[in-house]
Amino acid sequence: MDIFSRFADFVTVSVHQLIEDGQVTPLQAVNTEKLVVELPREESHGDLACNAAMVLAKQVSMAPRELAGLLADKLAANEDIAVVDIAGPGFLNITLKPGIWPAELNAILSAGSVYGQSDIGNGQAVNVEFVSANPTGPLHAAHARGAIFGDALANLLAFCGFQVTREYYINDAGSQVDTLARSAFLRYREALGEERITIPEGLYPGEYLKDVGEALKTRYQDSLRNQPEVVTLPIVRSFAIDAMMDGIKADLRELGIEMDVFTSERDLVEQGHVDEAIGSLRDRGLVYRGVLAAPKGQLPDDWEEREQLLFRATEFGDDTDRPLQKSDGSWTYFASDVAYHADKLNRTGGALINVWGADHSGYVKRMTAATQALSEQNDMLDVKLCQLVTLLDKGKPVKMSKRAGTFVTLRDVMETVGADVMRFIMLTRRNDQALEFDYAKVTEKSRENPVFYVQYAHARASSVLRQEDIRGLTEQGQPDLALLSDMHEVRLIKQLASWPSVVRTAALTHEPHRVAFYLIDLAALFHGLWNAGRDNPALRFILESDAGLTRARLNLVAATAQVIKTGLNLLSVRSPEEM
RNA sequence: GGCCUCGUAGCUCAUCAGGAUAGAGCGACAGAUUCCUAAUCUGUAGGUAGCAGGUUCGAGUCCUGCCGAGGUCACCA
Repeated sequence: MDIFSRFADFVTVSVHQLIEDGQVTPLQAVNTEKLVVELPREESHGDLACNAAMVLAKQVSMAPRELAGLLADKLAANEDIAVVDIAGPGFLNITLKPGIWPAELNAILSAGSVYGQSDIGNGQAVNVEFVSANPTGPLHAAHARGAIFGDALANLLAFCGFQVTREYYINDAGSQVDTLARSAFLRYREALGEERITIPEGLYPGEYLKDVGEALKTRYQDSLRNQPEVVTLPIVRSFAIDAMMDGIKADLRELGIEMDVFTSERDLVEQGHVDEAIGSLRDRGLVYRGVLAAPKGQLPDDWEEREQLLFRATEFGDDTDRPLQKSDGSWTYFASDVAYHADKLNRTGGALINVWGADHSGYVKRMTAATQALSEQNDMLDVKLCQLVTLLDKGKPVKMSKRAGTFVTLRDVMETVGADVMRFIMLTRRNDQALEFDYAKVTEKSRENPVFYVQYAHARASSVLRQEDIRGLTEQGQPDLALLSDMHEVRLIKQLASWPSVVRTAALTHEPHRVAFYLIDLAALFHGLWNAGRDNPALRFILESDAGLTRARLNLVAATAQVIKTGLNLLSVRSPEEM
């Protein structure tokens, strides 16, 4: 258990003692859920700060500072605590006895690569659906953010004891894959030697389909050429989708992403799951035929009033009810998505997380509504939206045009900057903030490039540990960690001790960027300590004249390297030992 | 026009699912760098968190309204 949880538990026990002693009388059983022990923002506030008195004051009808006084007396009895101050509105500021922080290094080092792991997930299933790009072309740069976000989040949840499924939904049922098939068919004719093939407006002009055309030729020779479209379309479509998915999977693998499950929309439709899911909503009176009001403001050119099959999304907080069928009677994308979410709920029995691009933000309410209707619970779905990524090179936008089929592919970017840079940089911003990705900046080897900065801290730490091997300065046995009393050293230890709570918060809030920012801060403290050794040689890690202190410091260096490595692993970024 | 997301230092961004005097980097300014672990380092200045209300012991964080930016808006996916 980490130091913060340990003291939080101690405070909780103390609260209950006060109750037993009759010094405090709660109105009902006290709720300590919001009680936290954390590092105070200001170092002058001590080592640990606890909000217990403020959180509980109302529950026991006391003034926060009065309750704080009682608690402070109880806490003072703890053998690790030197002083407890009451500050501000009722904070308990705890100063620990010397040596308590350094002793944490033992716990960190003995936990090794599982330091920070927890069982807060308690084996609960969580399904993380991400990427889910249409199988109509290779992944482009914009897909990278969601892919990396989703994968890092899945790593985090698994690290916290959740049973995680990584899932990709293949939209292989709509008209876009028919367009893909028609485009691929033209490339097939081209491969068969037909000249003057032009790709008409509305079809996909991308060069990448030439390979599919060639492959179709190899597989079918010219046997498809003169068949009617009703015959060729399903064959070419399925062939092209498979080819696209092979490429997408290969790209994901390059990024270090391995999905557990691929679910096909077409399968859901063909196996009748859409009818089933809509039927189950109908049974609950949530489906009806009706006419939607025209949207306010600018009307679409071809708007006409029409009776449709609708889902009562408004009963679950959506702004309007949502259509389930197109005018030709086939299901809308939304309808199959309802079926898909029903399928995920049944299959996994746990919570769902969807990672979407910001252009789908208008879709969140209806999907949340549908999930509520299906699960009869209101917190089964969390949709995480990833904002746009702007690709730049030395500050100038990298041009892309999907129309012309010359968009920047994920593979292009990865070949330019490498998977590590790609993964880390995509997490250096909250998911709901737009991100600028500048080729020049992210490959720079300097303080300003966070990937480099963090990896370099690991490499530096590794090089110190290598020195130790070479020089054999230390002998076996437990070093006296209490020797680590310099301000820089203690700050670094506190940061290391905070790792478990960072992991926990990142997992529970579904915010993997917290790990990246934590690592940047950790690296900064480590580099800071390194630099302090310049001004003051007594602060260097390896001191020829003091084997005892050297051993203690090497423990600190080892713990730092280990936490950086664990953190980078969660982000699937390598931790180089030399750079 | 409706809905969604965002608005924090000159710039780029954090702020641990409400906590104390809102933090970093860049840039600016001032210094250091014969030795040393230098793909540099130390320090200083810089803020009414878009605006106005509300809830709370306490609000950048939650709620309402307005302003601004982006996204999106039946029969695409």
